[in-house]
Amino acid sequence: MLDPKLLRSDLPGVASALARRGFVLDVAAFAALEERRKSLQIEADRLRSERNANAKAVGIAKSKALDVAALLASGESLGAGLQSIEKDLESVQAQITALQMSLPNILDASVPDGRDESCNVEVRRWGVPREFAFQPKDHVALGEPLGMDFEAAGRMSGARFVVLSGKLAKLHRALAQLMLDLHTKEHGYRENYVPYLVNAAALVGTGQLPKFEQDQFAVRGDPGFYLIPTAEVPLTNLVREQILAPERLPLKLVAHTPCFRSEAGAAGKDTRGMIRQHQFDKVELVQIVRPEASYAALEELTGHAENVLKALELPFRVLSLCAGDTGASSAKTYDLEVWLPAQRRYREISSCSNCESFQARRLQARWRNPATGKAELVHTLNGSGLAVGRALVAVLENYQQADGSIGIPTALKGYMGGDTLLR
RNA sequence: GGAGAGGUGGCCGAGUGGUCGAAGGCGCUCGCCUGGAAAGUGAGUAACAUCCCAAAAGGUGUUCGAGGGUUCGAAUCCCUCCCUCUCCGCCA
Repeated sequence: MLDPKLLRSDLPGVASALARRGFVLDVAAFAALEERRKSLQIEADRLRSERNANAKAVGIAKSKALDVAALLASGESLGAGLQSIEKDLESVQAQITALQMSLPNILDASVPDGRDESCNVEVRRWGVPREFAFQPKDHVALGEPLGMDFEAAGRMSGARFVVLSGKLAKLHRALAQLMLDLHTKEHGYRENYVPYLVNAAALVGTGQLPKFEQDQFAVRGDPGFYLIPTAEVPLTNLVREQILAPERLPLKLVAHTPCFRSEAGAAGKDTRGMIRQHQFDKVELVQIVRPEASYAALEELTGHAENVLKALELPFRVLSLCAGDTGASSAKTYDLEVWLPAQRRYREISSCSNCESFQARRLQARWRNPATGKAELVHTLNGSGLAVGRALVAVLENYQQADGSIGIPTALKGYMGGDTLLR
């Protein structure tokens, strides 16, 4: 959510800032609503103030045993007038809130212009894609003989699910372990175990609702739940409605969870293999920081995600997402893309975002600023470190041998019980 | 799932229809005291919205788990829901 004060004080500025994303803000409609809200609220406040004074006068009169009939009558008529104004005010305010909740974050000035992913800017590369003396296979061809079973998953669940068995399942677990150990031991994150089912308010807080309802899996029941699309949701919601002491910042949080996504808008996209699944594991990094520290934190957090790929010795590149490709909650995002030899291209494996105060405002997540003594909004950041399923894909494809067996990255050997090769 | 007890400010906790945004305590801030500190002592210390506005100050409103109701007036009475605790049952 954007700062409502900014929306009132500089509506044209907000509109032109959002236009960078291709988002059209109806300035006239919003201004009209805001105008109406203002006059209704002033009137409601005035009536309430009168009513309160009147009610107080009743109490005083009664304590002096005076006649209160006239005061009671005027109180009643004030109440009636107030009721109708309040009804209008409520409806206007609901419209304003709905509009505010539909607005994406304002982009940082350093975000490149552009309409879609073709305009993303590569900021650096690491590693050199390996030259194969044979035709490299994709992870499906490599994985199926080793225990990657899409048919079994299809029978019990349907498309976009997978069963991993034996050494592949172990490799999957090893990847998650490596990531958690790296982030907790080397990068200073605190590990968390969190709920995978959350309420709607939690998703509103991080920005998935109300706009992206169709991307979520909802669970029936009363109250209903949503399956988390990422651990960003529970981790960031840890600071919901909290006022943090300054010495607690930055909060650096990590969790390994499954993630559930309906992939509603991705019909026909990446249908082969493990690239795009309804359920996948991810190790997620979240930082809660002082506002002035958030851009340094974004660089740091992105580096932490990169370190996983470096540890695995997987070639990757870092993109600065352009205006049109940056997620609604984010002010600036770096994507990490890992090299996939079978596709002969880089594919997204991590996305690291600075949401500034966008989520914090929805969550009412604040810290006590010692400089002002006031409770002020924190900045929140999140990044995958990394998507475990896609990391498995990358290891299979990049470490494949001519005979279809898979080498084990040095960093994973300790987690694989001494295995050096999957066959 | 059943029975009971609760949810009040940064924290603990009093408050069952009216001058209550809320006693008291803890914590914190600033002073006094002291060579300095502790102890003692005095004062201050909620958030949000909105109006005015360059800003400060100020005015008004809302908020005592959430939502609704009763009333001239609700932390307090009624209804629904959520959460916590204790006991019982079931269960990984």
